[in-house]
Amino acid sequence: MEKTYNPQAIEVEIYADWERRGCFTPSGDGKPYCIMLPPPNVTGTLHMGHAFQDTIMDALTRLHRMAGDNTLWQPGTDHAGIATQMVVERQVNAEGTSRREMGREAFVARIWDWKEQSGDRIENQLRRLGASVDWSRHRFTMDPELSVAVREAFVRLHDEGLIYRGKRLVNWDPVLHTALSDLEVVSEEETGHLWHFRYPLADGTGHVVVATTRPETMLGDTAVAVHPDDERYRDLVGRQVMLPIADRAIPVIADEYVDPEFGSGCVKITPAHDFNDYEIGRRHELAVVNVLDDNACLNREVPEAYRGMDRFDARRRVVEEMESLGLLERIEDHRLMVPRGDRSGAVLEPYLTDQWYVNAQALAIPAIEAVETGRIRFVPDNWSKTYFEWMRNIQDWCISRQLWWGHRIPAWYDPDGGVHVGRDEAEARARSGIGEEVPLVQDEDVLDTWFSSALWPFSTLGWPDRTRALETWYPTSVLVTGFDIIFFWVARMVMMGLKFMGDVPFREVYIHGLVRDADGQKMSKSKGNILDPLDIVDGVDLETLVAKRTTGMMQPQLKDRIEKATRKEFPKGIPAFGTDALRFTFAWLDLGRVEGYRNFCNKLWNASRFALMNTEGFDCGPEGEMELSLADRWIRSRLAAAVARTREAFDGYRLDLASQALYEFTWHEFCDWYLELSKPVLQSGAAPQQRAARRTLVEVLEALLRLMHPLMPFITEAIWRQVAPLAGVEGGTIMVQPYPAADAWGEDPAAEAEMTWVQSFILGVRQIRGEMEIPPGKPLKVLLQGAAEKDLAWLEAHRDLLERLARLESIDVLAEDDAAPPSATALLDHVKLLVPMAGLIDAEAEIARLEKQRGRIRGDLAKSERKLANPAFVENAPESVVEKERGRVADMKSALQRLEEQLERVRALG
RNA sequence: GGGUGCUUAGCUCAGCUGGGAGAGCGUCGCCCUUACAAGGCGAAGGUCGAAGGUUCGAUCCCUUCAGCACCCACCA
Repeated sequence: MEKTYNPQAIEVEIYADWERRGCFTPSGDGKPYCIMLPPPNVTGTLHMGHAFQDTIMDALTRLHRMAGDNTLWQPGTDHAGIATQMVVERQVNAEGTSRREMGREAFVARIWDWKEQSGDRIENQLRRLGASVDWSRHRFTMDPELSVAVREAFVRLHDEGLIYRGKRLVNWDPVLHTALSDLEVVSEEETGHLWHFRYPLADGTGHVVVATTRPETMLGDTAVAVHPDDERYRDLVGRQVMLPIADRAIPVIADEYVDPEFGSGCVKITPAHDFNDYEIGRRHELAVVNVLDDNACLNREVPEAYRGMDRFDARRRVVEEMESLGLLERIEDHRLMVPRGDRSGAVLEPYLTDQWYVNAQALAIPAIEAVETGRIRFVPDNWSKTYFEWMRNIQDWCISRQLWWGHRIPAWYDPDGGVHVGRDEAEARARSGIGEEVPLVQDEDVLDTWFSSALWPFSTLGWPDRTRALETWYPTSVLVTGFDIIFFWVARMVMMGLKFMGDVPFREVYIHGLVRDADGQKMSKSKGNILDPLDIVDGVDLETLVAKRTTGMMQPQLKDRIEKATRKEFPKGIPAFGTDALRFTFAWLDLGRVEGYRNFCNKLWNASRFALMNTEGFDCGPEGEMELSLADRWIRSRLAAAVARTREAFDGYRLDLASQALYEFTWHEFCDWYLELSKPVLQSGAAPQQRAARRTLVEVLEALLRLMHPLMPFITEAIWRQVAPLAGVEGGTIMVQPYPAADAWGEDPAAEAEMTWVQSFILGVRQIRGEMEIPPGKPLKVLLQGAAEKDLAWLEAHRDLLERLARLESIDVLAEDDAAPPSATALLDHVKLLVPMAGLIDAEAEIARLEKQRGRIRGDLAKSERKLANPAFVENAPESVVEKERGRVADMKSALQRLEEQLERVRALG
C-alpha cells in the first residue's frame, strides 16, 4: 500500500469495477428493499444538498444489500418544466432569437437537444459520489413509458371528477406567462406604500377615503366595502360612489371581511385582481372588471391614456392623476407581503383564467389517514405535524401550465368549445363519439412537473402495467428527502399512490436536515456560497471556484460581493479530500470537519498498512494453536459493541451517530490501544500468541471495513481486497459481503474490566509525564503501593505491556508500610502509583498538581455526602443508585487520604 | 395571525425512556517513539438561555419569559 492515503488513485477505478461486476443490480431472494432517488433536474447539476441526500440513500442501500435484501435503488431524472424551459429560452434569446419565433416544435426539439447534451453530467457526478443505483433501470419523467402513466392518471382522475377545468383567479406569472400553483408562490415582506384616496359620493355630498397598496388596480374597482357594524359608514351602505379616473359609479357594500380598525375602514374592491375581493365579489354579485393582460399591462377596459401601460408605470400615473384631481389624501410607508414566482422572481398577479385543477381535498383524506394510522412513518416524527397541517388545509391544485416543455394535457377541444379527454386523440373521439370529420385541437398547455413526479414511485416500476418490479418493490421502503418538498412531492406521492396503487408509496419518510455552509447559512446561488460536491472531492483552485459562483447569476449585481467573500474564505482554493471523507461529513458542511474525516481516512489507511505489514506472508491461523491475549479479547469485545452501536444508529436513521461510533472505535480503540498493545506480541511473542494476534488483527479489521463500507465505500473496498484473503474471506468485492452482526463478536466483560485497569495504569503515568513535562522518550521507574492480589496478578500478567506503553524502566511493588522515595503520584483505584522524582520532578509543581486533584475530589465528595445525608434520597432513590453513591464516597475518601499522605510527603521535601 | 423547532466548551454540534455533561475543530504544553506530523501524549475550558414548578434528585418533564430560525396564511 502507498504510504499516504490518496483517494483519487482508488475511487474512479473501483466504481468502474463495481459496475462491471453488476453489483448494483438487485439480486437474491431476500426481502425486497427499495429507495427511489428523488429525480434531480435533468439539465441541472448536483449540489451539496444532493450529495448529502444521496450519501444517506447510498449508505442505506449498501447496508441492506450487504444484509442480504433484494435491494433496488431506482435512479432517474426530472424534466423540471419551468426551470428547464427558462434555461433554454435564455440560451435562444442570447442567440438573438426567441421561443415564439422558433415555434413550439423547434423549441421543444431544442430542449431535447440540451437535455441529451447535459444528461450525463448528473450521472457522472452520482458515480463519483459512489452512488450504487441500478443504472439499467434509469428513468426520465418524459420517457414514453412514464408519459403513458401520466396520461393514464390524468384520464382516470378526470373520469372520477377529481380533475376538472375551471375559470377562477390563479397566480399568474406575467414574465413566464403561465399560471402557477400556490406552492410556487413565495411571498416576502417588502417596503411599499399605503395610498389613501378619496372617492367622491355620486350625489356630490362628500367622499369616502379608501386605502390601497396597489393604486393601479383601482381602475378595476367595482365596489367600496365597509364593515356592517361600522357606525361611521352605516348610512353610506347602498349608496354609490364615483370611481375617479374611470368615471364609473360603483356601490358601497357591507361585508364582514372589512376590518374597521385598519386604514380608514373603507376598502376598494377589485374582484379581478385580488383573491379576497374575488370572494367578496361573488358574495355580492359584483361585476368583475379585468384591467390587465398577460403581461400585466393595462388592457382596453381602462381609459385610453392607460392602455398598454405597464402596471408599475400605471401605478405612478394613477397616483399623479389622483393628486392632480385633489383626491390624494396622504401616503404612508407600509410593509406588505409581495408574492413572487419562485423561478422567475416576478411579482405575480391574481389573474382570471381557465385552468385545470385536481380536487385535492378528496385525495387528502386517505393520505391523512395513512400517516395517522402509521402506515407511513415520518422520521423524525415531528414532520408529520407539518404534513397534517398542510393536508388538512389543502387547496385545489392547479396543474396546467402555459409552457411548452412538459406533458401535454390529454384533452381536446371541438369547434364548439366542448372538451374531450382521452389517453390519445383517438380515444377522446371514441369516448365522445366524435367522428373524423370534426376537427379536434389538443389543449396547448402542459402539466405541472410535480404531477408526473407524484407518480414516480410506481411509474418507474412499470405502472400502469402490473410488472414484476411493481409487485416486488411497491410500496418502497423509505423516502429520503428534505423538508422543503414535503408539500410539493411527498404529500402528492402519498395521494397518488393511495389512489392508483391502493397502498402507500413508501413505509417511512426520512426527512434529513438541510446542508448549510460553515456559517450555518443555507446554500444558494444568490448567497454565493454554493459548493460543487466534486470540488471537495477533487479540489478546486480559487479562480475556478470564483467563476463557478459568479457566472450565470440571476442577480449579477451581487457578483463583486460574492467574489470578495469567496476569495476571503478560500484564499488557496479547496484541497482534494476524496469522496469518502465528504460522505462521512453529515449535515454541516464545515470544511474543517471534512478535513478531519479525510485525516480519519488516512488513519484507517495507515492502520491497515500496519496490519498488512504484520500479517502478509505470516501465519495468521486459523490452523495452529492460538493464545488470545487480553488485548485480543478486549478488541473483539469492543468490536461487538461498535457493531451494535452502528446498527442501532442505522436503524434509527442516525447516520451521524453511526459515523461517530465508527470513528471512535477505529481511532480511539483499534488504533490508539489495540495496535499499540499488539506490537510487543507481534514482534516478540510466542508462536501461538503471534498467531492469535495476527488472526485478531485481520479479523477485526476485515469486519470493521464491512461495518464502515456503507458510509465509506471506496477506501473500505480498496483495503478490504488486500485484507480479506488474510482473514480467509473470498468474494472479490466487499459490496456483497454480509454486514457484520453483533452476536458474531461476543462481549467479554472480564476482558474489558482487566483492560480498564491496564489503561488506567498507563494513563496515570502519562498524565504525570505530560504535566511534569517529562519527555515521552525518557524511561521512568514506577512504584506501586497498596496493591491487592488482583493488582499484583494483573501487574505480572501485563508487566511487559505496561512497561512498553508507559515507557517504563521498571515497576516495583512496595509494601503498605515501606518508605517511599519522594514521588509524583497517580491513583489507580486504591493503589498508589509512584514516579520517583529524583532529578525529574519539581516539588512545587507536584504539590500544585496534587492540590488541584484534591480540590476536585473534595468538591465532589461534599456533594455526595450531602446527598447521602438526605434521608429522602436514601429512602426514595433506587437501591442501586444509593449503592453507587456510597461506593463513590468510599472511593473518594480513600483517594483523598492517599493524596493527603502524598502531599505531606512532598511538602516535607521542601 | 397559525404552526414547528432551536438556545449545552471559543466555534460547530452530540447527549438514548430524569441518577454528577461529551466529540470534532480551535487553544496551550511536551514529542519526528520504525502504521500514520493528515501523527503521538497530556492539559485548560461549561451556574447546559432566564425565572418558577414537579421530584429524594432536572441539561432532560411542566409553566412562563427572553432571544433566534424556519414553515404556512387573503388584512386593503
